[in-house]
Order: sequence, then C-alpha cells, then structure tokens
Amino acid sequence: MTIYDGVHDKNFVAIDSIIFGFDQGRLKLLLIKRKMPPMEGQWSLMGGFVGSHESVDDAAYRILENLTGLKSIFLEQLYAYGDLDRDSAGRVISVAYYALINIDNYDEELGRKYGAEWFTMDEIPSLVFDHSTMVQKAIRRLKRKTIIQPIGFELLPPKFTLTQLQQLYEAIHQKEIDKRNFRKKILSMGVLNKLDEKDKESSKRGAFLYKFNKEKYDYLTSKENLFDFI
Amino acid sequence: MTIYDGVHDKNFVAIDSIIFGFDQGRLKLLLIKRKMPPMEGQWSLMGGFVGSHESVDDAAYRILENLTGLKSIFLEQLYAYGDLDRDSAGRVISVAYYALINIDNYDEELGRKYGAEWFTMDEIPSLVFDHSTMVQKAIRRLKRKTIIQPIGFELLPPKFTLTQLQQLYEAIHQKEIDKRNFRKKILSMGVLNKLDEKDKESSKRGAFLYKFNKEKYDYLTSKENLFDFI
DNA sequence: TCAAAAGTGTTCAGCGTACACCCATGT
DNA sequence: ACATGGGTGTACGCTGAACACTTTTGA
Repeated sequence: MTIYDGVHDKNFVAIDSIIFGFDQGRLKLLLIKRKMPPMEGQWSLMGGFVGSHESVDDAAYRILENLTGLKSIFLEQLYAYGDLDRDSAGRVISVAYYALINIDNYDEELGRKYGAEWFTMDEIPSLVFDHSTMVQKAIRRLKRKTIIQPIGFELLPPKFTLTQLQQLYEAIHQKEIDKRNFRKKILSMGVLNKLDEKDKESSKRGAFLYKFNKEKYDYLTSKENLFDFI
Repeated sequence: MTIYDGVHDKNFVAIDSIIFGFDQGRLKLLLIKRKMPPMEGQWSLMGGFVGSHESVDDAAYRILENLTGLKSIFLEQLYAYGDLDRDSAGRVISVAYYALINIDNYDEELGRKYGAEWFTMDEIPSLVFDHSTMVQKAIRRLKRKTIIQPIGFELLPPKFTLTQLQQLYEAIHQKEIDKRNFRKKILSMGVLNKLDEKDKESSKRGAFLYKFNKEKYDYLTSKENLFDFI
C-alpha cells in the first residue's frame, strides 16, 4: 500500500539479461529456448519479472543466478525498453542488463534445466520481441567500454596469457589487433601482474601467465567511471 | 488483461526529467517545488507516472511537454532507478530522461503553474529522493557526449556566435577552453554554416552568426551513435 | 583614444598504428 | 630440423594543448 495507490497505473516490469561468455577464443552469448507462450520454442534472452519487494538490481542478480549459478559477477544496466507492444502477450516494461561471466564457472546443470545454449556472435538466431535490439546495444556498449577501460577480465580465467586476453579483445571488436601494439598498451596500463608460471597448453615454448592487479583495476574502473559509462 | 495477470507483481513506473537549458553563458537546470506529499515544498525534478497505455518514451515526452510546452526536443533516456526505498511514499521504479532545451522557447506560464525555477549548476539545492544522483549522472553523460559529438545545439538559439557556442561548452565542462583550439576543432567538424549576419549585441565589432548544418549534424550524430552513446 | 570582444597560426608532445624478425621447445 | 606460437622495438602521422597579438568599432 502506498499513497499512490488508485491514482496511477501499475505496470509489469521485467528484466532481460544479455549474458556474455568467452570460450576458445570466441565471444559467446547465452540464450534460452522459451518454454512458455508467447513465442514458445523461440530463442530468447533470460528474463523474469521484478517483484514488489526487491530492487531492480536485485531482481537482475536473482535472475542471473537462477540461470548461471553465479552470484557476484559483472552486471550492469543497459537500457529500459518501454514500447507498448514490445511483448506480444501484454504490456511489460523491461530493464535490460548485461553480464560478463567466466564460462568455466557457469553451471551447466542449471543451463540444461532452462534449455540454455551458448551461441557465438555470428550464429545468433533471431530472438523474440525486441531482444535482438538489446543484444546489439549490449555489444556496442561492450566495445565502447573496452576502448578506455580494461574491462573484460570477468570473461577470463583468473590466470591467463596475453594471447588469450588479446583474443578476447579481438572477439569483442571483431577485428585483428597487432600483437606488439596490444601488449604495449595493455602492459602500460599497469593492471597486469606477470606470474612466474607458464601455460604450456597452447604452445611448446609456453606463455607466461598473468593475473590482474585488482587494486589498480578497481581504481581505474572507478576513476574512469567519473568519465561516466552508463 | 494480459496472460501475465495474477502471476507476477505490478509496479508503479515513473519518469523523472533532467531538463537542461542555457542562458547568459550559464548551464541551467529546471526544478520544481513539490506541491504534494511526500516531501512537499522540497525541490525536485519534474516527473510523472507511466500509464498502462503509453510507451515509456511517450510518457517522457508528455511530461516534458506539460512543464515546458515543448514538443520535439532532444530527450534521451538516462537510467532506470529501481531501489526499493528510493521514493519514501512507496515502491516506484523511475526511468530518468534528460532533455536539452532552448531556454527562449520555454513556456514561463506553465513553469509558474508548477512552481518551476531555473538553477545554475553551482546553485542546485538538495533534491528529494535520488534526484541528485540522477542529475549527477546526467551531467556526466552530457560531458561525455560533447567530447565526440557536436551535441548541445539544442541549447542555443538557431543563430549563434562562436563565442556563445564556446561558452556552452565551457559551461558543460566547467572549465575554460582555448578560443583558437575550440574554433579550429568545431569548424573542422563541418557542421557549422557561417552566415553573412553579425551579432552586435555583445561587442562593438560584432561577431559573425552561425547556424548548424542539419544534414551534416544528423549524419554525424547518427554515425557516431554506431559508436553507441547510451 | 581606448576599452572590449573578435579573430587568427604555429609549435610540441603524446598516442595510436604500421610493420618483421628472432626465440624456445616439443615432436 | 622444423613447425608452432611467444615475445620484442622503431618510425611516422595525427590530434590535443599551449601560447599572443592584431582588428574593429562604439562610446
């Protein structure tokens, strides 16, 4: 009960989550096959409704955890979609969020339960409602953020090689990057700590592993946020 | 009636508008004094509720027109605020929009009706709820946009001098800009058309008036939007 | 004649970009 | 020995930033 009751309309408010993962050098998107009408059997973003007793952010975290089993991950509001007929089953305002997750930590069990599958960017099927629009916007946002922020570590395992990191950037921007320039720039940011270990998986010589310096990373991201990135 | 009825919660969804104007070399913000509880008598952004039969964008335009009398102006979604207790009178999710208006076209009659007043940026009083947060975010967004886009023409009269335009940029960024560098850069963008007229108001010598080239301006803003700016 | 704003070019540093070769090692 | 990915340095052009003087004209 609020003092607004009876005076104004209420609306359904939903969350839709654009969930990015990175695996085998490819940027991927987690989609689910709808199990209920409308649009049953069509591919869709993971979503859910915002309850009356939870914040919108909490609802976004709750819904993401339901699908992925992940609790504290990168999750950021993208945009609120409010066209009258965007959901063919009725008036629903949707707040889209995008998440970056390390695909290794993803709970496949949960995924199966929801009929979820990972798609590479060039294989994304057409999606229900305005979900394709949301995905396009999320990709643009992700590209833009990486230009001036060392974002995207969330998509990698804790220890990674510079080549893996470069592949991530190449996957996000969908173009090749010069190895020397990339290393020069990323190392000059000072957010990487070189480890003594090498990864021997992908080459005979082995590549040094890095982890990122959380303090400097947090400092940079918060400082750059003064520049605003929502 | 939708197929979601009864299954999920509905919520009040509101709009809050951050309305920027530019006058006498100063960037200004339009605020209203609340005439109803809660927080009666406190300064607030202009707002209103989203109805069940209008899109969120339409609601934002409607609310802005109510206060300013202006119909087709620059209006862009900023962010959706969804904390549980953000409105002390009950659970309201608010989608904030920011608008840029030419202060000359503003309908003062309407403003008086709502108890609206213009405040310069350094005089903004403390605002109800999370409205101060919204304003801060809008200012950051405005700064960022002007860095790579020739935004802000909406805030000026149709014909303006380069000095006026520079003052607008200085007001937005709150720092002085070198005259030569500013002119060089803005003219190189090719969005300005120099007129034969001079404005003699502000100097004896007179300053050439410019208007902006709408085609090039629209092209640039849409092209740059590929770079994404929401 | 003088005050007040308009108008105008050059220099420098830093950054992004292009570009090619040697190294280490497992097979 | 060779194939495979790892690792490194230099040169150039562009852009942003700093910087000072002349012009016009109404009062």
